[in-house]
Amino acid sequence: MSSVPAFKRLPRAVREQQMLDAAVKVFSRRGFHAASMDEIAEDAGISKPMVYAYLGTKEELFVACLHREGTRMMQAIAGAAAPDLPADERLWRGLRAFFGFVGAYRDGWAVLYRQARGEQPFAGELATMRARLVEVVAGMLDHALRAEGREIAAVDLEVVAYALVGATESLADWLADHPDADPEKTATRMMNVAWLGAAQLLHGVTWRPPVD
Amino acid sequence: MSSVPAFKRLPRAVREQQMLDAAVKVFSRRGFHAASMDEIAEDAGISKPMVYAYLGTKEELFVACLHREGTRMMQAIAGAAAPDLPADERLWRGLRAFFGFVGAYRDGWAVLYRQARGEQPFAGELATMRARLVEVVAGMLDHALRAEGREIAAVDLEVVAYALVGATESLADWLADHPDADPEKTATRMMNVAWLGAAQLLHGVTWRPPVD
DNA sequence: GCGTAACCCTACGCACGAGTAGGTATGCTC
DNA sequence: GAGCATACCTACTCGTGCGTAGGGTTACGC
Repeated sequence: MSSVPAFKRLPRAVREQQMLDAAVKVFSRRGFHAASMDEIAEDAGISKPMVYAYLGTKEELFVACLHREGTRMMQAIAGAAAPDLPADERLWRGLRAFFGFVGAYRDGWAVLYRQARGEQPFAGELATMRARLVEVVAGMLDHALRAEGREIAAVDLEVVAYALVGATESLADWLADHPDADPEKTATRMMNVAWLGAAQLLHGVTWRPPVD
Repeated sequence: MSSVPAFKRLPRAVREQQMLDAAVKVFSRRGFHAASMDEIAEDAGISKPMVYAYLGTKEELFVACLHREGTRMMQAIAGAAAPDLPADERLWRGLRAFFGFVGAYRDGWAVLYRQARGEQPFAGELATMRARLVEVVAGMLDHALRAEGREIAAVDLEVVAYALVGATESLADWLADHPDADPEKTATRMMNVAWLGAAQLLHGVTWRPPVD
């Protein structure tokens, strides 16, 4: 008897994406540990063994989520980073791309990211990604410095870049918690504090985005 | 028969502190979920039911840790915050106190903090503490602004403060991961980026700690 | 049209760890 | 030195949720 099958048979590539979508959703809502594979499977409209067959264990699944979303983000930023622009312009474009991305995926990326910071198995994975970002920012600063014939110690450079990235992550968190906030405006504010610093702000100096 | 008892009987207050010490240690090494009450009990040199009797469930225990360490930190900072100093001086003293504290308690505070960010039950508790910090920083900025007859929107103020706090937290993480790094120097670097901003740094302007 | 590979399911085993029941010893008070 | 509260233990229960065994069905090549 061939009645209409309750669920369609779909090719692996499609199902994998559905599973990842569900996983991101559940992981970010519940947190890694509280999330259950059963719920993820159910949310993806599939049974649990399929998840194991395609994406492996819970840990591997989480890493897969992190990877997909992380890659998406990196690409979004890379598209905006033209290496031959002046430093402030590059910083601005990078920030705008970043906050745009976070704003679009609000409870996807930011929350996933937040999860990963604590859990040991993923802290490393995360650290790698952050390190790449820090490197990019540090490289940008170094480039701008050399252009002025100046130079500072590598550690100092790294720490400054780290602080910048940290502040940005923090505002991404803030953005995720404020659904009505405007990503572009947030990027501008970030630019103000990062580029100008508190002292300038106190003296009424503000940074304004260039009109393209 | 009264042979020497294997373990001494100690008053509650003492045992509670021992338990909290052990809990902080285990929680920060393993993470909230991976940590087991058995291990905490063993590390405290006591049996599990005692932990339940004194500090309650696992969640309550974690909150207690957060609370104790958080209070310690707040006090460390409060001791340095003289409200009648100029803004940069206050910021500097606050930062120095903060990084000094994190440096001293490295794998205590920073890691505990990192844990709490992800897990739902504690994110709230944490958010409250961060909110208090943000409020202080925002208040400081507002105060300095008004002194110059200037004023900006509350949201802008909040976001700037948030970014500052975020950058600071981030460097605290960095400090926790670099055992050889100097807290005082880290505070100086933080001051440079927060107070002066990237633009100034690129132009060779640097901030130096006042000699007391 | 028939084999075979890919897709998909309903169950279950099993370990791990939170929290507890019920009991023993020790010091403190009067 | 009897009574009582407090400190402390061993040894369980029991839920939860990861991961899997084993089997069914649809499409696709040949």
